[in-house]
Amino acid sequence: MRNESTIHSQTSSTLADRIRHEMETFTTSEKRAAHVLLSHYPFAGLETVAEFAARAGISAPSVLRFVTRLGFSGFPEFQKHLREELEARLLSPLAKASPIGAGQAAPALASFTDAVIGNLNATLENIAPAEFEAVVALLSDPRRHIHFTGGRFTGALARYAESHFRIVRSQVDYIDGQPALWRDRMIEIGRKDVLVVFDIRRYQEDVIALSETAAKQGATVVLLTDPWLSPIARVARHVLPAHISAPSNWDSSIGLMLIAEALVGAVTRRLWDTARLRMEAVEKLRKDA
Amino acid sequence: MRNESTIHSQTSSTLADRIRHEMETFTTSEKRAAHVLLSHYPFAGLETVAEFAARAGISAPSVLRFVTRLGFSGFPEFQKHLREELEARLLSPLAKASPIGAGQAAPALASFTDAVIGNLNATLENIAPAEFEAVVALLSDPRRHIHFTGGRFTGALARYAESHFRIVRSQVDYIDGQPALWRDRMIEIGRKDVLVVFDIRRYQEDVIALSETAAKQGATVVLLTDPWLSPIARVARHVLPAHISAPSNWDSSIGLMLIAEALVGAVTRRLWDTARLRMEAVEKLRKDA
DNA sequence: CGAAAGCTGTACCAAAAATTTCAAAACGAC
DNA sequence: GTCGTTTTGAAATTTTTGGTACAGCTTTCG
Repeated sequence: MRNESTIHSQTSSTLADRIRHEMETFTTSEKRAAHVLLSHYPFAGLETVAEFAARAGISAPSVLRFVTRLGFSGFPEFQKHLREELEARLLSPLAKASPIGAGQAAPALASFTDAVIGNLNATLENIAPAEFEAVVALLSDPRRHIHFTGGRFTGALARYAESHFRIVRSQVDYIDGQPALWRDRMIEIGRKDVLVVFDIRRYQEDVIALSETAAKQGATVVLLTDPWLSPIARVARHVLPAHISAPSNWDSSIGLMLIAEALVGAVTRRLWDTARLRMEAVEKLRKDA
Repeated sequence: MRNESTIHSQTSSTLADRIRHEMETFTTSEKRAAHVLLSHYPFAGLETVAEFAARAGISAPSVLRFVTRLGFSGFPEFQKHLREELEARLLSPLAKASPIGAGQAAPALASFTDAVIGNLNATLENIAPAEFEAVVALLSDPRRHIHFTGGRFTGALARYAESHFRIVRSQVDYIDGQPALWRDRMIEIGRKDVLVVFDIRRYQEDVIALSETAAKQGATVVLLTDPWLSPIARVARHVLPAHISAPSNWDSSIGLMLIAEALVGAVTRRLWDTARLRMEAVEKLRKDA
């Protein structure tokens, strides 16, 4: 019996490295498996045991013994590891590709900016143009009444959006997330209303309740959330997810802000004839005051 | 019955593109599946049907219908396609370089995102690391009392920042920009206070007045503004300018948001010992409620 | 040369996965 | 509101997959 104590320590090294390192200790068919895996790393390992075995010209049990010897409890666990490794590798180039010359003096803001830019790109990637345009059309419909709301942190974003839309068009307001404050207002929300709700993890109970109630009343719900989707997605007509990860103890809402501002811009353009007049009127009021 | 003739033509486009393009024709749960897949593309699709379904919050059959609707004969074929696509992408980094370029559908959001990313890079360039760090140190001083304020639109950003800082540390509040509301509070603002003010063009008279009054009382003023600098810069100890141009009739405040979030993150880290306790306490209160 | 030890593959089994069926629920049109 | 249609998920079914036992083969070393 040979050394079985190869625990796969997550010491930052990739599985491929370990395999190369232990190559000499493998048996003949294990070497074949290792070689095939390394030459199509890691995709060969993502197929089924039988396919992997056939590709390597060995039997299925040999493949199983191979992954067991690497320290995995079974083939699925082995595949899970490969997937995670691959995902990490695919996401990291962005973070890696920023050669901040000045050594380490200013990492805080710079690394944060990098991460946010990555989020914005990912957010753009994940939003269907048609979905975005549909929301623009919805918010540009002057017959609709539009309500904004959000949670503890995202409530500020809802307010931000509302403060712009309020100028662009009429029939716009903000609903505070606290149940006591919105219960009464629900009586006047119906089919012609649109609820734009911001909600990221941890999804807030009262905001969910508000949205569900509005949906039940027939309102059209537009949800801006994170990639894991707030439960509100179940009742939402349109879902616009934004990536929110950041090198911080907090999530970043900048992706949501991007969507919000883009919506404001698009709707303003679409309603420009009337929006222009409203904006001029507001401007005039400010000067007079 | 809807259009079923969606054959997956390999016209050089990735599956993700096709999903985005057909998003509007999907049913509710198909959309959920699509969003989850796109958000963690393509790894979400490499798990089992059951895991994918759970992650998307839908049932396994819905996942099956989703992949069938995409033109695959079954889930394994779907996974095979994802693996091959991923392998191709990984082998030729250039292949993925043009996800948007072939300009067709998504001009509004895409161009907006481009502009915003340009703003963020420019903002990062123009902020001296030392200045940023100085502000972090200032906001991390537990003896200071910190007040946030802003204008019509930027007020929401001030609120956003305040809602985070309020949890990280004590002595945090938000001051409404309207003179009637802050006049009285000024009596208790002095040398130990910090005023963080958000102000971009058109610079708002009342916010300027508030800041000047606070400065006159001896408060330290931190200003987040645009590159043309609000008049408040005259009385501010620290100025952090952010680029705000966007392909829109409105300015973009995302650069300000970037700075705000970066400050939150940095201060949280610096005060972690106490911040952690406060965050846990808040979490506990939420659960109990 | 012969026996022990260790690899390897065939055949089989158990477990888990994908898929189908079908009835309930949601939706929309009238 | 009511009816017909579409959509959806629970449960049953079928298929596939990973895993195991065992026997033959090869190698090694006395």
